[in-house]
Amino acid sequence: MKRNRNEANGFEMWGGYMEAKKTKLEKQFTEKAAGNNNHVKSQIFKGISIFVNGYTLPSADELKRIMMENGGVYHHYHRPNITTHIIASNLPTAKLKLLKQFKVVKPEWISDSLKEGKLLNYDGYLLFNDNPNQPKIDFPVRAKNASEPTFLSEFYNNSRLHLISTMATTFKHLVNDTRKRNQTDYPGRLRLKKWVEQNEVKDVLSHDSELDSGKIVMHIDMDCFFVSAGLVERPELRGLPVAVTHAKGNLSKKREGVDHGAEFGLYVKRWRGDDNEHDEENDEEEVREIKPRSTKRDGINETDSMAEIACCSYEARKLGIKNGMLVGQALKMCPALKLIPYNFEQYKKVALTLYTHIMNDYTLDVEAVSCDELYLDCSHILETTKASPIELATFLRKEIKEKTKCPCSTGIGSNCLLARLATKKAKPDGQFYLEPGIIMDFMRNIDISDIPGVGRTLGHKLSTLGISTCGELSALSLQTLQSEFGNKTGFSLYKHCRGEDDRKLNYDYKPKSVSADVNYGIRFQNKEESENFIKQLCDEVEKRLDDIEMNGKAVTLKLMIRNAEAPKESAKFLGHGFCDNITKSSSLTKSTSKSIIIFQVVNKIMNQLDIDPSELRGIGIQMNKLESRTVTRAGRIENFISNMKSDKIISTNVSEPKSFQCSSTDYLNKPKSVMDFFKPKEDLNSKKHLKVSNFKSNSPHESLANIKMSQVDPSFLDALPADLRLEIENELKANENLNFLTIPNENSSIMEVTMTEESSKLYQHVQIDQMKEFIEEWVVTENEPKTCDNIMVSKYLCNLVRDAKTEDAYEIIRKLYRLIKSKDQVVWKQSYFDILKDVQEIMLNLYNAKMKVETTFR
DNA sequence: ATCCTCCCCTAC
DNA sequence: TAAGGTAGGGGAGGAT
Repeated sequence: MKRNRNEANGFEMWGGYMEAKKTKLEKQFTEKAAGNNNHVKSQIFKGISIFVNGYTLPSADELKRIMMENGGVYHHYHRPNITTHIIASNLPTAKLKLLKQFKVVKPEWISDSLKEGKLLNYDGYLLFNDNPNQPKIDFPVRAKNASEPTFLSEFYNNSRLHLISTMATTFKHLVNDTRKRNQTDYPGRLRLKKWVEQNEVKDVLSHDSELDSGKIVMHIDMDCFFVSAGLVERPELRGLPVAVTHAKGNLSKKREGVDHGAEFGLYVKRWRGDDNEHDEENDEEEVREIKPRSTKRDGINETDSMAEIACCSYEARKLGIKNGMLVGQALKMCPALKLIPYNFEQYKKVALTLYTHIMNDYTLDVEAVSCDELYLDCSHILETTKASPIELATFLRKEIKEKTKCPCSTGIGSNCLLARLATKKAKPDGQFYLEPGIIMDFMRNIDISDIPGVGRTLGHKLSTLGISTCGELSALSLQTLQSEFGNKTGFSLYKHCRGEDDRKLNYDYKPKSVSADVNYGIRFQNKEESENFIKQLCDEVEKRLDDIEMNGKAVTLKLMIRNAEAPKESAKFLGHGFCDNITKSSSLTKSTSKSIIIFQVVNKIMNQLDIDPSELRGIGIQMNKLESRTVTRAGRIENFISNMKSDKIISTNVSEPKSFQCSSTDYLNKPKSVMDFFKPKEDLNSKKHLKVSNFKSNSPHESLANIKMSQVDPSFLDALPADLRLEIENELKANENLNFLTIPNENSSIMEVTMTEESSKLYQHVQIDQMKEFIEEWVVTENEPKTCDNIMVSKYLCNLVRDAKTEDAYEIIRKLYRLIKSKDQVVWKQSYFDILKDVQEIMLNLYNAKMKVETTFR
């Protein structure tokens, strides 16, 4: 998975996909990194090859670098006969047993060896060993709650919801990327065609020509996915009531401060609305009937397991077990229920098999819904194979079962809604074609809660209107529905209950927000702990933005805070309990992905809210208003210009230092992005010097700014107040690879920055070819030209002319002309003329002649 | 009218 | 013990 960079997370096997996906820029970066890594410092680890298992300190990434720089080898996978050492600081018992035969060594072995400059004996660093004089197993302290530094990664490694979320986005991206390839061969269609020809007699009736008209959508859904995938390696449990969960049995510790009854009561109270007058008895009735999420706490005592059942088999469902039910409750209902643990790797494997099979062999017209559920437009497949929808379903399901060893169900219909409802009817392990003629009858008896968008609340609201089926719902007028539920919701209810659904299959996935939320294990003692954790969340958000190469222009903070009436401890171990929720958002002046900036904003909100850290139960950080960086890249011209315009990039007299003011948010990204794109090639002399001065205050607190250390004139430290300077020096000591530095500056986001720079050198860094590429991207990706970008291009060209590189200028203008010619908007054409005007002016000045280029768009 | 913020709801 | 994430849609109500 491209979106996960370094962690050992099981997606490493997707290597081919990752490689194919790498953009040019990423390649440049990788090559650069590789180049640096070639710089071998020692041979300490010669002959050693490691595989890093789980979270370690130093990180897997860091260990990799250390190995590469010091003669060792880093394996992304454990290769039993080749990997010499497994590095881990924490292994679950099961895995530990499994790996007992191998050398499992603590990461300190590597860092200490490096420190000593020689390879130390690993005996003292074994995570466990068989020496009876030593403790058998050296268990590290496990991350208990979010105040521990390893909590986040451990949580992510165990959270099913995190997994299904990230997998869903991953597969949306996978579909996106796969669709970009030029595929003409669909071997599955050939197999199907052959099979249909051989089976011809069987299904004559379905070859109905009227069915061929219009779109045919197929919905594929794996049957109780986690269970099926889990049973691949436990075939002996097939046919039994099985549930996937963290709990190993119904054993739970009694904890102080827990009050199931009180907590449950609060949920119920909120659910039915605090201020409404109610008849007690009726309420109880109502609550039970509509089953709010909180009722799952009902009938559970303090020592019952509060773990959730992520997925249960159909046999278990027959006995009343439901997904999301608590283990304690489920075991009471069905003591024979078999509990099996999660197997995240297996889920990934099965899901990937499902997707690649369909996309390689049948069609690229796939909409990914989740790891185990997708829609496909089968019009083309049916057309080219002459198969009936049912034949396609039969054949495809057979193949999927062969490949994944898991059953799936498929529904077919003329739109997504019908296909989905058909799947529901087909389950388990079946198929159903909802033919046009039977839609009316079919819809009448469909439960309203099967309509997409109708969940707990809407379902309840409808039920109070005496409506439980689509038939009953269709009796309501559009107007009634809209006034009752709002315009859009009303309209879609109106359409959906009639089996109508205009939604097109969505193949293009464009993320609109990126977030990282944790509402489990949040227990802080003080502000330092909460801030540390928030920083980690910001890092996580930055990582996710980087992975999709986007920046966000707005930050939203979501908090869960223990409700004043809620028991001190939640019924669920380390759960959030009954909480009040708060969201606050803040817009940025400039889009960013930088953790440190996000933190800045979040921290400001946190300070305003002034919440006791010990009352926090959940934290989420979300980036909105996303912008793709390929678009931002044109914006980088803007940065380039706005940084330089006071310097007159082109003019010969540029060495004189200039001062300018900007708000810290404006400023933050600029040196980075400019330098990134206009990377000086091996040119250390033209280092950009930034000098920070005129701080308004000595006591650093709120506002922060970033300075890229490698570009900072060391003497700038002298200009800082003593305490600030100390802080910076400490931070430098703590991390020698520091690229960014936070410079707090209280009560003003304004700081003065003095820049000394020979701009002509900067200009030299932009190679002609790079500029061409750049311009192409600008014109292709931007909707309309920004003035500043116009100026940038124009100045660049003028500069070329001044440097007597008229040939190059000519070429670029030609290219620009061709690009703009294919654009419809007049503004682009205007842009061309503006740029041309500047160039011709210089031409006239210097050569007393105009350049011969196109001056009209025909 | 239209947009923005703060929710809530839903789905997997 | 337990791992209650994440993205998108949309409504209410206020600002423009």
